Amino acid sequence: MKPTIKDIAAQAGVSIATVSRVLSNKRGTYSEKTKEKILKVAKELGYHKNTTAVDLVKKKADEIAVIINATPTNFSNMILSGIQQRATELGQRVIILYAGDRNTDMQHQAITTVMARSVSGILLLAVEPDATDLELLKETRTPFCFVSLYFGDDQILSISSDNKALAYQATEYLINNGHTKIGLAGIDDYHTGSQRVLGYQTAMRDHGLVAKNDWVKRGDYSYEAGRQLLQAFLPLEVTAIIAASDMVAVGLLNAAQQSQIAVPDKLSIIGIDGTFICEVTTPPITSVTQNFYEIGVRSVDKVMGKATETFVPTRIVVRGSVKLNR
Amino acid sequence: MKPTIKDIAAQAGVSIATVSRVLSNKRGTYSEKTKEKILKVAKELGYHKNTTAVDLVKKKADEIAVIINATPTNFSNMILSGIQQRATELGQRVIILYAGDRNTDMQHQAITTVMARSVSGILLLAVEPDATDLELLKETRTPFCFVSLYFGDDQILSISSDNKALAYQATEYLINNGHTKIGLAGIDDYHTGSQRVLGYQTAMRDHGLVAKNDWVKRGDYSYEAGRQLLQAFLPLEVTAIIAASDMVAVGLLNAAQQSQIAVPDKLSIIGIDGTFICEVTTPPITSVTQNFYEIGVRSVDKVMGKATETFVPTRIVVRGSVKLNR
DNA sequence: ATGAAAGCGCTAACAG
DNA sequence: CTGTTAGCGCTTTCAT
Repeated sequence: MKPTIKDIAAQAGVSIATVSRVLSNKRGTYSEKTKEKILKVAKELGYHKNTTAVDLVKKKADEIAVIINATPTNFSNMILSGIQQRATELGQRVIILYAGDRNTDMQHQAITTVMARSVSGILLLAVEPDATDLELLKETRTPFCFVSLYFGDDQILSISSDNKALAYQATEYLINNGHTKIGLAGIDDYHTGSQRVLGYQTAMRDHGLVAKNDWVKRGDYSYEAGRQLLQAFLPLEVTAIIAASDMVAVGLLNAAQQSQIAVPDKLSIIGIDGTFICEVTTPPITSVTQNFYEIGVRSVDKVMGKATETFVPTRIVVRGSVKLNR
Repeated sequence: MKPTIKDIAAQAGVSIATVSRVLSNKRGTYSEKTKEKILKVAKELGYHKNTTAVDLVKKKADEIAVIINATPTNFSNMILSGIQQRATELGQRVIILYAGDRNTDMQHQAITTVMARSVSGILLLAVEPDATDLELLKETRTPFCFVSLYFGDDQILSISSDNKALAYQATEYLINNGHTKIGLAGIDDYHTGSQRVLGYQTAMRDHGLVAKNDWVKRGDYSYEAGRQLLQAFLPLEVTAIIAASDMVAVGLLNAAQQSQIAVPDKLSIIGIDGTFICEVTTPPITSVTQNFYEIGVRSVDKVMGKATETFVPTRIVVRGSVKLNR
């Protein structure tokens, strides 16, 4: 049997109330002497506070729940580091629930699980919620915040890069380097994808270029998607492609090399994300790099009710996969 | 205020006990009619069971806690999938606690947090515990199991690949392909590392070869380690290197290519892990592939008290980074 | 500075 | 089949 405050109280010859006060650090409500005694007994007994009981009586857990979607891209670690860091600073524990790979059932289940626990906030990492999920989430009084996903709905908390701006930035970078026929590969049909298409199209228009419809190809952000899409781009004769993720970029790169298309001489590729994988390919991949750590930090602020910008700036990191114009 | 069973009871004109019975599916203890009514009211009120309260009264949470270490290598997703899958089958929820990157404090904190909750099992993923951690863990009555780490202590539950056998397998594969001067790069000084050294040395000896001491180089399983270690191997004139992880393998590969050393013609490299990264390099990396999903599945079995083999078999996946002997 | 007692939301005997 | 009651381990008034 695990020891409880009752055991400590008995051992120390005080009431459970006193034990509770000492263990919860309610300073000024107990004498130094009883404190010493209680702490000593607690250690002897190998006591650990039962969080479940505390949470029940306090009707709130100092805990942030992160529901995470295992997408093919893997920037999650960086976001998690940021979350963990900031949460600890704010005295919150962090628990992570894994929602599989875009698996609706598991997503549901994760949300339900979290709602049944009185967490102080819910962070949804790369989760595209369906109508039911959103319903559930709203129904709860717990604040929730989408991370790395922007709804375009200011009623719903979220933190992410500005996908429109990001795509604009990538497109403009390519245009500035002399490209006019630019593809966009591997984006999805949801919020993130459409925002990026918009940014891409706007940049093209702003520079007096036309973005052909079939220059935009859907995919699932994966390496395989990248590989396959290269073939689709071949007859289109674009000179540069914006990849929806680093993984897509690597897929394009490898497929290109296999087809004897020199990167960046014949084809330029720019990735989106800027994870380590950009650095280990040959040539290394130029990317629009997202500040994932900061996204994590701010998501905690946001869900804890602190004011923060919704968008975290991105930047171009020049490596070797885009042909430079000089 | 969130609705409770009390609210439902009031609304439905029954006692809270009946509500509890229906909501906990204690079949045969209630009539179909009251069930309908209660379920209806519950839905209307937007009721969700309070797990905290349930866990408290049951003195156990149907929940497995995974403490995960963010190592540079990233096979964790696959292990997590396996864990999630099996846990769900066994009616257990899964929560994940992130322990940072070999960060002692966070590791401690994670373990303490978990102990304060009455989880049914603790899984430690790629966590090298220090003495204090182990002390804490043992003190609790909760079963715990190390995943992807073998202690060589049969008192302590663990699931992993057999690191000795794995290294033996890699070494033998290289020997069978004509190599006699073989390096081992990037292993750590803990359990995993020393087991691999042992397997490597044994294989060499079994084939009548001597393994020179400086053919074994320590590292931290990272890409950077791989890059740096290649330089150290250059004067040693080994013809093949076993990399402690896929990331180390990529580091070696890139550094070699930069130094104009053809892989696999001048230098063969074999990786350990077999994650996706092996498939995206040029040449793709031959690896000893671990069955991470299965490791995840079995770790749940183990921690839930089911009998399972401690070691999960590995296999060689031939790609393009080892020169074949024919 | 400390104790007694109520109660967080739920389950599980025990009666009926 | 259903209601009553006693807790689970802890915090928090309210007294003293």
